[in-house]
Amino acid sequence: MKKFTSSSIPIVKRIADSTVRRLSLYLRFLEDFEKRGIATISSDELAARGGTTSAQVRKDLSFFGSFGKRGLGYSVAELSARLRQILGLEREWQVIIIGAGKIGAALAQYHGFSQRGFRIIAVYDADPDKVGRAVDGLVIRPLTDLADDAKRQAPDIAVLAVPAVAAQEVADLVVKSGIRAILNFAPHQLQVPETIAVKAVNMAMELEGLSFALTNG
Amino acid sequence: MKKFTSSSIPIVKRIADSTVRRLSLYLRFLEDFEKRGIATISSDELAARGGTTSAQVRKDLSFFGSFGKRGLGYSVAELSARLRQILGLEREWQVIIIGAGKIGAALAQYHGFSQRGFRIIAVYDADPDKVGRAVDGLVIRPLTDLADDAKRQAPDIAVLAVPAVAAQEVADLVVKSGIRAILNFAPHQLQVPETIAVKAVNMAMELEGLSFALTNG
DNA sequence: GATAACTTGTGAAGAAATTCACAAGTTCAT
DNA sequence: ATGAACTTGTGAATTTCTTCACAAGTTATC
Repeated sequence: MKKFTSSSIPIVKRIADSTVRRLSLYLRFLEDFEKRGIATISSDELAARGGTTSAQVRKDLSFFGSFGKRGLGYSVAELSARLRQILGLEREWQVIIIGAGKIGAALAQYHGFSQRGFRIIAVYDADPDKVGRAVDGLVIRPLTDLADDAKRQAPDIAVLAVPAVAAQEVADLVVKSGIRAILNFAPHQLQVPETIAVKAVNMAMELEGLSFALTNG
Repeated sequence: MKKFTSSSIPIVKRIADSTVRRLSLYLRFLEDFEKRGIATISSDELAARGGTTSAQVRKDLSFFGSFGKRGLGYSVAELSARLRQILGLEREWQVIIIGAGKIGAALAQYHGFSQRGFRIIAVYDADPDKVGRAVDGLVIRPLTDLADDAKRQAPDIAVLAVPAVAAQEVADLVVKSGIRAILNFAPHQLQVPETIAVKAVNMAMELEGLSFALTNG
């Protein structure tokens, strides 16, 4: 294994999306354990909580280093700190929400994001009727201001909560504004340069997955 | 390849989750093509739209049969009908939403679900202050009524939009009520019998995935 | 300090998913 | 009718992901 100092995280090879998702899951469990005052945990216990195997947990972590003690397990505090570091959660991320409809407004009002370091700094909408109104203390801004605003505020992540038909156009604008990550709630497959990170939350797709499971289970 | 009649869908082996997600995606594209009056489409065109490869498209479909014509491609109408059949979308599914907070209310008001055959028949909340109020024409019912209601209405899918701390308890109640599919919006890993289909929509996890990508990209 | 009971980290093996590559079928133009 | 241009369906090859299995390290007990 490649040697590294405690403050650097070596990315030896491309990390699979499934691995990153599990790391995120592990972190949530660790924070839970931390709250309950548990100091140490084994890969087995972590696996049981997340519906995976201890080998999977150890392999996932092994991509980034060796964080455990043989015979003992992992320090909950240390491992969660490491995972936060790996996931890039040591800093605050600036998030904008585009689309102040039902979903966009619900997201803007959901304080779980800011609690985890994702700070919502602006809400945009293309509809002049919505512009100027406030959502959870944020005044809805015209979408036409996005490019200019972005120059000053340099938001990190854009949450797209717009109708499917508008999604691609808005995504293009987002990319043009220099934003490098998109969380897409619109049921539309976005075409973006591969330097842009995109995650989609597609509720229709999840429901159809359940429909399939119920039909063919 | 196993022989089968045109009306039956043979599930030869366990279908991967990723395959089902792609089928759902293909269906969305096909519906789009259908609307635009396109009669025929090749696996290549379908793949380009979804960011995958033509071989992947053909392999995905091959698990369920042969729906195309060599040299020509797929009939848009026929393939989308087949996919709806495969995904179990020929019938209407009865959905209940548990939790009438921000997310729950936004979901209840989002008409995209019913348009796709997922009919929201009830909204529940444990909070007596919310019970009795209406969300988009549905009166919020007390969660304590769920078990009894379910006996009569036999809902198919429960959408969990409750706080993380309550999620497991509510999931247990849902399972006990005979509901076999759960769409979980709570940031909590549910423990349910393996006969129950569960999909999780975890926005914190998606955001952390973006954070990782931005940090290590 | 020796033994028993744990647990990690990791190569190797195994399983699963994706991509390749091509025979076989279809259409169209001439 | 023939040839050219397409496209599917699918075994085989390849790549990726997961699980196995065990050496090596730690702690606790006597």
